[in-house]
Amino acid sequence: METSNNAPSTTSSTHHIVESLTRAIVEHRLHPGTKLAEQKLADHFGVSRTLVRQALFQLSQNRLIRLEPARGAFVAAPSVEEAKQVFAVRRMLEAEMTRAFVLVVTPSKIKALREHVAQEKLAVTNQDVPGRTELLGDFHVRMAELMGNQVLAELLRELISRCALITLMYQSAHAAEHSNEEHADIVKALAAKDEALAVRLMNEHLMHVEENLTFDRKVPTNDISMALS
Amino acid sequence: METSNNAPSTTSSTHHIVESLTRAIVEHRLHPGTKLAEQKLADHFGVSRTLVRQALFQLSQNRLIRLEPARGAFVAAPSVEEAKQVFAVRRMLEAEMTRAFVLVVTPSKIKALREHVAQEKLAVTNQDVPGRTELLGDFHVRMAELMGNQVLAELLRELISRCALITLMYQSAHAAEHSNEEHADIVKALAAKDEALAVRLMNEHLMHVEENLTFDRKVPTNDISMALS
DNA sequence: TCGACCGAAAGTGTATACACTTTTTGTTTT
DNA sequence: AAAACAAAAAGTGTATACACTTTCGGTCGA
Repeated sequence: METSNNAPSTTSSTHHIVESLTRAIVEHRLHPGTKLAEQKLADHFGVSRTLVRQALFQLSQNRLIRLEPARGAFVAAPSVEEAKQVFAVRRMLEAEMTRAFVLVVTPSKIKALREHVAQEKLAVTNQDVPGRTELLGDFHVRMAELMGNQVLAELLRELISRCALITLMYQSAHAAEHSNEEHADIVKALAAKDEALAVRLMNEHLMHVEENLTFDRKVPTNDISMALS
Repeated sequence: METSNNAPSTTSSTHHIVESLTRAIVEHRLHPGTKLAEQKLADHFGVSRTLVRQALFQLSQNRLIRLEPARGAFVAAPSVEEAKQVFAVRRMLEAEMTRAFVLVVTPSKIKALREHVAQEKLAVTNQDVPGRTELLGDFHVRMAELMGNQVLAELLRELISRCALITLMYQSAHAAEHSNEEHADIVKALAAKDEALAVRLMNEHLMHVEENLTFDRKVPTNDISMALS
């Protein structure tokens, strides 16, 4: 139940490196700007630079790192402008998704969403920070999956992981609780097939998340091994 | 003025290979299912397998090829289901994009779109098949760019290249002409700031394009060098 | 003391080598 | 003659080697 990437095409060693670095970056154990030297990563994972390079390339496609020619890989530090654009796209996509969801809503789909929201709540009350971050993001992906549109789900997953890097979203327990409540309200509106309300709530929810953006620049972690535990 | 990918991060040799293969695939000179052997491509481009592998990996992320472990790279053959999902996402995204465009429309933006549509018309009447295909797709990307949302523009570009592979879209001169006319109508509605009309026209336009989907399976081209000219 | 220059160290970019897997082909067996 | 097997050919996966670029430290000169 990891971040089920669409194309695990590459061999599993590379996949493992990508997963590991992704978690470290999204969970902010590796701060924006940190240099990721190939040989150091290779030593840490016990493979050659070849596989590390594959992983870094994949991460650069996901916008989690920046590759500078002849200079190396650095944890991405998206600009405020880019962050706003990502959120604008999410609002566009998810407003329409919500509209479409109302048209195909069924009791079993509502049940699935309710269960997801319950899981979120558990993670929030348990102070499970990585868990709640993942679950709160997955709510949106889950909606797409329940509509049966895998392409949409993948696209959202990508956008959301970019969001997680951009922001310290849901960092505070209060914000996480708030998001969880908003998810519950959205599900309620969906169950009532109230399109207008559901769309409005989704829009407001995304705006609230965006408002939580923090653009503090942390000091880079120099010890990669430590960050990767 | 090529398909200005966001991350040319990789050295330009790789970029050139990606460009070349992308054109060949999108223009259907390489048919779905065709095997792309690394050494053959390396010989053709005069580089080592290393750079070819980088390019193939990038193409697989763009969904233009499929990488099968230990078996190699094949030109992708998206399912009918996937094609429909991609178009569903485009409709969601572009409906909202159109709505948002009306709010920020200016005379200079309309002028830019009109000029683009005029270029399309030129390519269509000149029977410039690759040119018209690119221009007709770029209309949508251009709208996103004019709104100042680069993230949206990149996302659309990606989705549209997937569409071009899926379908033989705009293949017939008639269909191309029709698309061009619909673009003109959309611009007219945008200029009049008629949100409802513009959104409706965009939706209908995308449905028409989708209806043009053809799912014929062509026999694979075995001679890669020939396809790449 | 500060800045420019130079050389060594570190790091990235690409090619190549080799192990292992898949595919093909030719032979044998029924 | 068709199916099954075996050896060889072709191809992919990973590691390593080497050239070239960037970075860093120190020395020299102003």
